[in-house]
Amino acid sequence: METTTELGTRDRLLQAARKVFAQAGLQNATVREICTLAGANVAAVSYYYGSKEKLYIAVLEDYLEEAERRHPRDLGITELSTPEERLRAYLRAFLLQTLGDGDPITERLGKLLTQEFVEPTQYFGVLFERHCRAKHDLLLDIVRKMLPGMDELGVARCASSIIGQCVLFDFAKEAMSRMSPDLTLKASNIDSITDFILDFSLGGMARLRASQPGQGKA
Amino acid sequence: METTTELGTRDRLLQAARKVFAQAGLQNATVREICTLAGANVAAVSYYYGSKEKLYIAVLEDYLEEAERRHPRDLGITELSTPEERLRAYLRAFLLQTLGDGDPITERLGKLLTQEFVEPTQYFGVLFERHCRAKHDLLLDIVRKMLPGMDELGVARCASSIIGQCVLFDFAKEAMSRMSPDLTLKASNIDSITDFILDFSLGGMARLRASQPGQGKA
DNA sequence: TTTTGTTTCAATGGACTGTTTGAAGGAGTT
DNA sequence: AACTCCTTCAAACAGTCCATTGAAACAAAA
Repeated sequence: METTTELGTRDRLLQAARKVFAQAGLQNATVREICTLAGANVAAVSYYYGSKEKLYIAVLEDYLEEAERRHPRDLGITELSTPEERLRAYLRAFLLQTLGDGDPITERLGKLLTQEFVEPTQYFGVLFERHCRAKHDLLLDIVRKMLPGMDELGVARCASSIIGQCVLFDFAKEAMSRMSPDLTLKASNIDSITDFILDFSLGGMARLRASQPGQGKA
Repeated sequence: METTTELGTRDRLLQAARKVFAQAGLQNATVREICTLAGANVAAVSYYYGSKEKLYIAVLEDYLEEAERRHPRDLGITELSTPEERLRAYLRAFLLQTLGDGDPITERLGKLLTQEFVEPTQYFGVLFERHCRAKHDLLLDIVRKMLPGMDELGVARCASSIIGQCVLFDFAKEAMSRMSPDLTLKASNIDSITDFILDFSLGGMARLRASQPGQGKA
């Protein structure tokens, strides 16, 4: 039994693991450091989570759930919203989720997820199906409505082009800050960047719609 | 003294390191495995390269030089070429360089570079200045010519949106293959994907040009 | 109080790792 | 033959890390 203020060892471990994994990554983080930070014995990780890897997965899942809770991808969207409005909400939520909303730990945790994309572990499949599939289907749905008559490959490619613009801010954060400080995503310019990607993508899709043979709005 | 067919220990190490690093990454690769594959003693890495990390950097540099040699970003471009043609050549070379041209080892080595972007080591700065800066300046130059009068931030953001579409194929290779096999970049569809990204980007830039206030072609 | 089950603990096992060492091999040169 | 330099080698060093173990502490139930 725990009160709301005092966390049990299990939860303290998760919080500590959040910080340590976020800062050091899966490989470099040590069970000892996590346990020290949590004020627990080294054996606690094995006891509560089975292994360091399973604790890592627990951290990722917790992060993904919290991210979607804090920044739902259909924020402010109703059935009356236009596809443009829905796309904008999606982009904004994606950027906030992946790049963080100011909290440095959340930000670094996004990088852990990035690692999982670049170098998938055996748990990637589960993670992907549980937390990414539905979100991406939502984007496909938005794009499909904006490109009536477009074949599915074209829709999927458009969605990829849109997502690609977003993930670059995570992928090449270091490189972008070397190019120009104005380029890097911050809480202060997130709306400006959202609007830019929206504009760029709308232009891209408009061109595809134009070059599509004989498919009107019918 | 070596003949052209028989490689010395130093070169055999580099070749072996290529394979092992490509498959396992910097952390998981072991000096022992590299040396075994190279038919050399464990001490050979220290002897020839100083350390495992320095060997890793040597592998990356070697890969970057080879990539640019095999797929120059201005292939077939003359002073008469239009910005569209130059952008297409750039995109194609970028995709071939980053994603590989069929050779599985080259492909995995691209992933090593990806790692360096996501989780930069202390050598990232050198690597970036030596192999990325000039290439990206080339892209900025192309974009600038396509958007006369556009401010530098706009140009940089366009370049980012273009690059973002490309790197996704590396970044989310696993995820994309789960979504649809047609999405993943292969030697067979590289031209199709190049054209798609080119089209999408031209559309995006056209829209930005249109929404730009009062800047004609003057 | 005794019993029972859960949680915490210090200590350690067992396995890897990158790197060093000092000797041995081998090819030229003096 | 003796010396020198470069290269290779087996062995070990020194360090790190995750996971386990068996006992102790604790709390709730009997």
